[in-house]
Amino acid sequence: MCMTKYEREIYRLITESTGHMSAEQVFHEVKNIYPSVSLATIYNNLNKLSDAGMIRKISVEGSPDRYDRPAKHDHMVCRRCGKLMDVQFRDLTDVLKSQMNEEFLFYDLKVYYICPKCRRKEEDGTVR
Amino acid sequence: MCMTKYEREIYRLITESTGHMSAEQVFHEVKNIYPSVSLATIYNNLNKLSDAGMIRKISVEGSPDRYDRPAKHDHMVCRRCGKLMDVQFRDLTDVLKSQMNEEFLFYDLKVYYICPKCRRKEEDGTVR
DNA sequence: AATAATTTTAGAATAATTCTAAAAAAGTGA
DNA sequence: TCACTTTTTTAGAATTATTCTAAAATTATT
Repeated sequence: MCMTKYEREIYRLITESTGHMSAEQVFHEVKNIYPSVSLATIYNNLNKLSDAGMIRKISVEGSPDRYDRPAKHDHMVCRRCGKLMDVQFRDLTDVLKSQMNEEFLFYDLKVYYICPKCRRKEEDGTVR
Repeated sequence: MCMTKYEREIYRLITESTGHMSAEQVFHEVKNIYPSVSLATIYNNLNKLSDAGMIRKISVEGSPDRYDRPAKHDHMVCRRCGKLMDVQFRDLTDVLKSQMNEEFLFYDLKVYYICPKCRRKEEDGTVR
């Protein structure tokens, strides 16, 4: 067998969902289908998939790691709530290559902002 | 008093050193000067300084947060050992602004590569 | 000096993740 | 199919990084 049922299910969840799920969220989803699954299995498989380059691990300070489809894209991160949003900026590979002599594997671009929801809250005055 | 002795010392360490120190490393350095300092104080002050924008917190998956001078610059990250290196690519602020309608606060660009040390190890054949 | 506010401390608590060793499941070959 | 090897899963302990807590110490204010 090529992929175990857990690998398959986790891969499907990460790539078909709107993405950005934490290990804990994946755990709850998988539990709906295979109630006996353990959290260690989720971590095992998330690591295996991300080592194999089939999914992508995203870490943002202050929140648990999240997992995303592997296709190249960038992220907007809300400075307040940590919410991630996919965004596709112009590809920088060539620009970066021309500015360095070393080879590189890939790059990770995060643009920090205040998401509409948090901005509204701040404008309400109550929260800061 | 404007800054406590710990704030002052920690700020100095982060901004004058070659940077990229973890809380634990800062702790050991500060301990040399003020042997009674506790780790909680280090975290308190690192957070205070980074909330105030006086230092910058960098998080890379798989390693503890590190702290850096606040001046705008980018990072190369070794995919194997996690070592950080400062690098100054062309500023992207305008390029990014022109590609989105929202305002943003700042961006974070990390370029992943294999550092010379780790590359050498891999070429030796022994380690993979 | 008396009081109030801030900072520091030690250690407990929490959160995220990895490790461990045993059990279960899957794959292999005679 | 049976015996055996390999891989995967499991539960729970262990680890790591960080925050929280409440008391003690220090600093500032009246």
